[in-house]
Amino acid sequence: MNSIIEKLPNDEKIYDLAELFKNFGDSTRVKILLALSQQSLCVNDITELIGVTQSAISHQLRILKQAKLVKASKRGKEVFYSLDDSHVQMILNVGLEHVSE
Amino acid sequence: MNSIIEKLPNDEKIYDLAELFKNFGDSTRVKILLALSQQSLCVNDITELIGVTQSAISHQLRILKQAKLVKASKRGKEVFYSLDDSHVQMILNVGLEHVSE
DNA sequence: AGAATATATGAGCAAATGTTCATATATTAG
DNA sequence: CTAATATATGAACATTTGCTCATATATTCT
Repeated sequence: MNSIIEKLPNDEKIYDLAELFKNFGDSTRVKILLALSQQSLCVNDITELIGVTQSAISHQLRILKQAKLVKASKRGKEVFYSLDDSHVQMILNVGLEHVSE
Repeated sequence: MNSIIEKLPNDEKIYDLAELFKNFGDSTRVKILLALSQQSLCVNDITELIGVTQSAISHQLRILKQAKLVKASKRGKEVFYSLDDSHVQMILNVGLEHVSE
């Protein structure tokens, strides 16, 4: 029993881990990430692709950006978003494997 | 743009994917899963390990069981839980890699 | 059978979440 | 400078979530 505790990551890391997965725990955000895993897109493209308000997309993009899962770069009036980390793709893939059964 | 839509998983799969990750998006559940990734444990063990009510643990275990992430087996009055799927471990590992930076 | 132990479940509640609406802030075009 | 376009942000709201408390349901022991 105590040996289990010793092998567990510390509380902060566990909290971070949960926070990380929380980002993948919403359809809208997953859809955004899956789309960006194909190519970078501006907010408007994403909005049309997903079918909720542009406002909703911006809110979700902010969350994903704060989590360092996506990054933004401005070109003129448009802001292009892309995945910020190779782990994102890996996490999506492992998850997709699981649900494809 | 349309080529992106074609390559996206269908809505049901995306929904399932988000539902899957939702299970990993809570500290209590992640802690349970990390503990079970070391060895199977009965409810009481898990309760002591984690430090919330036994009731809370049971509630979370039910969620994890419904999601087929853990399975239960009864021995006497105790119920032992263990991971139900090798993907669980993989998902935890990829996540841990990400937060360990 | 009755007490003790282990687990599950339902109700109630506070906190967190995701969305829309309205509006603010760039940036470019005329 | 003004209008138009693209994105961001804040407030408000309904829904979902995770917890505790109280209690129900096994199972074992005497």
